[in-house]
Amino acid sequence: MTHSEENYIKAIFHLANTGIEVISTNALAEKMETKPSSVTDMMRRLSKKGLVHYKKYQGVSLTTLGTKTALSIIRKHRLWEVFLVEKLGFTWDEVHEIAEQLEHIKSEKLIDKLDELLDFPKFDPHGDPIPGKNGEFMEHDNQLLSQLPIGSVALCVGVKDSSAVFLRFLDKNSIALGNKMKIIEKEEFDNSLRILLNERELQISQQIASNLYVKKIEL
Amino acid sequence: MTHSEENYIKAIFHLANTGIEVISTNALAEKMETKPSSVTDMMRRLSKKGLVHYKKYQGVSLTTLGTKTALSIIRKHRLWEVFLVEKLGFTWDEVHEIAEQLEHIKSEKLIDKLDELLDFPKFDPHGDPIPGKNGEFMEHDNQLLSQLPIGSVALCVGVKDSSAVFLRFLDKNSIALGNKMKIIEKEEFDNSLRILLNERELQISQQIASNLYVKKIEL
DNA sequence: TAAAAAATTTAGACAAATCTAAAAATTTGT
DNA sequence: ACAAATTTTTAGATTTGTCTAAATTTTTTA
Ligand SMILES: [Mn+2]
Ligand SMILES: [Mn+2]
Ligand SMILES: [Mn+2]
Ligand SMILES: [Mn+2]
Repeated sequence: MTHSEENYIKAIFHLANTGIEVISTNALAEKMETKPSSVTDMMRRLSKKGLVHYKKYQGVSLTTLGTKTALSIIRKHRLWEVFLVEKLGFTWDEVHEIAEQLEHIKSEKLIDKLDELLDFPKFDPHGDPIPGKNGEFMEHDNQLLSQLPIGSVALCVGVKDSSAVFLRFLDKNSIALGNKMKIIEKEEFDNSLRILLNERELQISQQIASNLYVKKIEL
Repeated sequence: MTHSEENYIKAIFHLANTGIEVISTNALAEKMETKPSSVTDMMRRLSKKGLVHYKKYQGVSLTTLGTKTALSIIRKHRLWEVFLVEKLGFTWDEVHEIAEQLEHIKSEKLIDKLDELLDFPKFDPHGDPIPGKNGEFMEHDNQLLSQLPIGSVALCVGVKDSSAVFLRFLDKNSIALGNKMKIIEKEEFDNSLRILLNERELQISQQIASNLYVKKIEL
């Protein structure tokens, strides 16, 4: 498999996990930042290799083999991200781009040894679950901060948007994974939240709240 | 730069360091396991990018920029090899192929952090020197075991051939870098050597002796 | 339900990296 | 010195991955 093919497979997997079952040529083109005609070409290639189901004008979806492949690439991506943060001291907003390259390194043994070195982590630095060696994938059933009712207490467990801009915004406001937060008030006008975090009150926009995954703590 | 361009640059560097100044199209084709016509094409591309001096029928050599580029790739290759052995527990015969992939990862910061994690090693697992961050390259002036006179005592410091077959042969015979060896006898018939290594006498063929770098110990 | 709009595919082109076969230049040997 | 051998380049083709522009199919809408 080429890097390009792997990137398409990964993109299809991610789109499929946003709810959509059948992915349109245009949606995939947008995700891949390329042209629909290029997508059509690539879908034919991937289809011939048995990685996707594709019939023209009907959209595309991953085959069992395609899903297995996607999970293996995502596993590598996320393990490398953990390595970069835990062993090399990178910050969580720096690792994605480098992992985009490292995820294409081909060596089963390498990734197993890396997993071991990192002590078999279950989540990457952004709170995303790391697929297992045999393709086990734990979809996290987390809620978004924006979905919690007033008075809730919750642990921050992940980010939905893991762009560097958003991550640096969180750093600036001392919001990190593992933090406990309590929702004090919801502003009707703009759906912003007033939360208590680290003994400190914080005003958070709807935009932010709907990009933070939390796990509710029952009191 | 593409992976392919980087691999050509590295190959030219390695050929240049076997003594030859001007590298022929055929020599490079053989090293790259490709056809001379492909080499001609690539030399034109690299020449246009200012990485090599190339005039047709005149052979090729690296420019200053080309040399700098080669050293940077070799630095990455060798640091990754150290990582694989020291941190992931790979054996020295397994690391070259994986490093061939990892050497193409683009991130200055990554390689600096890796260097730090490894405690700034000066040699890779095969005894080859690791170029510095600013292109400092220490050519090792080691002798080959086959060149030493009888009675010499020397430290084994590197391998000339670092193919997996040769490395596994050394493992099988418990010959490792850092070992002290004394030359007891030289067989006139086939130039094989009888050496003392780890309290053990060992018969070594000329083939083997001429692929082991040693550093003489003055008594 | 037919025209308009949107989505998708096809056709044709291009750059990178490779190949084979043929032509041209250089080197070697007598 | 010149023919033969060798090396190197050129010409033309192929694959991958991309693009633009045009054609086709599907969906929407009036
Ligand atoms: Mn990532
Ligand atoms: Mn990628
Ligand atoms: Mn190597
Ligand atoms: Mn390489």
